[in-house]
Amino acid sequence: MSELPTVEVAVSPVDKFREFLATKSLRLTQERRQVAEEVFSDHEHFDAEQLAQRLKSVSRATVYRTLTLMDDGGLLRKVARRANGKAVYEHDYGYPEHDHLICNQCGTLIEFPAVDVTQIVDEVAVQQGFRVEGHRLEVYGVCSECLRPRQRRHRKLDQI
Amino acid sequence: MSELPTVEVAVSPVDKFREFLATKSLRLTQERRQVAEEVFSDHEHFDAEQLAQRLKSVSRATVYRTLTLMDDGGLLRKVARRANGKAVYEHDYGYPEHDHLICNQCGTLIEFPAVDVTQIVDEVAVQQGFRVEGHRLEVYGVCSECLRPRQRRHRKLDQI
DNA sequence: CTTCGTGCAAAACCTTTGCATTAAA
DNA sequence: TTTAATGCAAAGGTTTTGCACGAAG
Repeated sequence: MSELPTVEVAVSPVDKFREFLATKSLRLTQERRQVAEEVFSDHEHFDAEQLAQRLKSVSRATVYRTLTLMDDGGLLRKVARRANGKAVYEHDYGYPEHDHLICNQCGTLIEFPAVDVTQIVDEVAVQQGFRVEGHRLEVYGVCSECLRPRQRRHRKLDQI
Repeated sequence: MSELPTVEVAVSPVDKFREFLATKSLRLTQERRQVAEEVFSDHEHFDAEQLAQRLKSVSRATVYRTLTLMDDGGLLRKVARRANGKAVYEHDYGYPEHDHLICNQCGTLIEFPAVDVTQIVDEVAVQQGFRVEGHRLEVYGVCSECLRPRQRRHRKLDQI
């Protein structure tokens, strides 16, 4: 899927999105642009709900539809599903492949490079005659912050 | 979590379930026993719907409630979520740790030992000061069966 | 008897969709 | 002007829950 942790970003995410839409004869509307800009305004993980709340001028339906488009276009990818069932997204453009440690206590996601995992995956796939298109590794446990005894700890309950 | 691909099963799954229930002052009812026996009658992956259909004498609500209990008790674990949103379960008792290749075309799950992955995960965790409780690695792609051109192929559409 | 469990039906929940209206190109 | 997109509200589909009844210890 990728080989080096370095990725060159030629065009902005919005431009990339426009290009993708063009290939499908779709339009970069006001709404789609707003969603794309909001999504790429930081590097945090998010779900549709959170995004919809930050984008009060775009309907929830359009937020969902646009997320799907950005996923198809390789700008985003679904990372996981929160305990409450919400799908979590993250950037997949101009960003190296990685996986996640997920804290069961505070819900924080910690990223780490996926190179070693990718290698193992490729070996297994060869043995099985399986063509790999991608993988997702989620490690569950408790983060260092929450392990620190009897001190202030995270409390992003429903947050992941 | 485990270290060797061999796991000794002292008591039957149903007994293990009873023990777990006892620790919580819960009862091994007719219905719970039926669910547990059906679940461990083979080694296939399944979802609540499939199980409920095989257990016509147990209500859907009880099936869901029992699956949750068996998950808590370490007899089952949620493996993944199908494209249609259904949660997939598999045995987690008397069965070595493994991960899955998931075919995007026919939905088949192929298992492979998790030892190498576990090692990488442990290394990363140490670096991050993260206490690992478990992991889930899902590899997406196309299985050898579906890759074989122009021959009969799987067609378990909604099946995983 | 007292507590727990089951079934039913309704509710919750996230996400998707039909349809009429509005906006791109 | 033609085709695509939005918004609203309703539908979909899985899982959860309230409640009254039944069962287990």
